[in-house]
Amino acid sequence: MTRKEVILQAASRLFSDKGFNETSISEISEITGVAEGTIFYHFKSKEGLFLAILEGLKDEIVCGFDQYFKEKRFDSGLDMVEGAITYYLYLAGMKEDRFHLLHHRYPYDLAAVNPVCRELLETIYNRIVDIFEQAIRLGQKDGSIGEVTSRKMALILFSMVDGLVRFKTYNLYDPGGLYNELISACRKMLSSNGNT
Amino acid sequence: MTRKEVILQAASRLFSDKGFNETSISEISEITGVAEGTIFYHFKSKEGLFLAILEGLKDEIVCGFDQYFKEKRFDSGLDMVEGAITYYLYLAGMKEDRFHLLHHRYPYDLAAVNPVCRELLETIYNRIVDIFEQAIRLGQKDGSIGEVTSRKMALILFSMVDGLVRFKTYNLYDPGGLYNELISACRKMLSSNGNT
DNA sequence: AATTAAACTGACTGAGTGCTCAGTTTGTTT
DNA sequence: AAACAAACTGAGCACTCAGTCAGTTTAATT
Repeated sequence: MTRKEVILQAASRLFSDKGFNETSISEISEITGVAEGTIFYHFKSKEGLFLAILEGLKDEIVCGFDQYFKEKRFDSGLDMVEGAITYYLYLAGMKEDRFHLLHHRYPYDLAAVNPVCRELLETIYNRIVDIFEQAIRLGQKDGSIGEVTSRKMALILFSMVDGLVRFKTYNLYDPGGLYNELISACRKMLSSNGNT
Repeated sequence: MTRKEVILQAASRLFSDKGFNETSISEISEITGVAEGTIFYHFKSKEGLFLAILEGLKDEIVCGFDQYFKEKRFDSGLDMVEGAITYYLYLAGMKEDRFHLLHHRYPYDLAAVNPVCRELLETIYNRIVDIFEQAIRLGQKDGSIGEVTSRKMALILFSMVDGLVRFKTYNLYDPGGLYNELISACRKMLSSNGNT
């Protein structure tokens, strides 16, 4: 691994775990064994380092979703919704270290003043919500999902799933035992009939 | 208003808006016109100031819910769920300045090492989730809500509603237009029959 | 072996931090 | 008016921070 990659990896873990403002360059330097100056040689500023990490995360998430839904086939739109929820939870658990970057305020505050950051966040979230929306639309065609506003319902679904991930991040409640209830609740709220 | 109240109010707004670590004592001093020393005269530390604010917020939220649900009467448990969601959204919009305190990582990170903070957060969240659970239990008695695990479904409901509030906080999507869909989705996922 | 450019270093800077404390002001009691 | 305590002040302290830069090492080319 190159020095640049070492810095990216360590910084990603620290920013995700503690947050941007709570992580110092000197800490990244200590952990990696790379001099502070080297960090600024590879990235023009701490903010630039953050954006490089966010860019990598974006690629991982977008590629991950694209690959998963290119291979997978579902019996119905409703099953695809379940697949999307399950994959999101899997991703959040698998890439916990990098995913939690999105559960701090910093990226959103930065997005308000930095168009590059705004663009990256929008790409990530739109990709996820789009998948939910596609699944709903598909379900409405095959009859597994009833008359709902697909985009709005996709947003509500996403907010539900992300909320549960946040429970774990914030150490408030353990969402592990909520998976089955979550799936059946989503099926009920979308379903065109009594199927669960 | 006493100096102490002025400090609490200004700090609350700044902590909610920018976050704890991103707000300096000198900034609170500047905005209020109160000397920095005065802040430490009234609160033993910056963390102590934060806990005082969180305590006030807890009281507001707990009292708010208690009062609302003491006065209000509902035709069914399902209607009470709708009432709880509506009131939570109302509260989040009304006391935006203070509510957003809970949408930063700091309180949860502090809770991991500070039992007082942990206690305050648990009181707040349990109070809200309890209301949802009560409503579900009531609905199961009167037949408006089907066979679901009341606690788990209460957590899912809360995560949904709070997720939408976060959308607005993070400036990602405007949840304003999602209210009607949210309510009807909740009704569907809880309902024992086809009522919406 | 000599040259050159890219990669890397870490001591340093100046701005900013939470907090302290010796001293001043204010308001109440005697 | 004298005495006292509570409220308040702001300069100063020890410390941390992101970022700089003069200098060194490494690796490839001639």
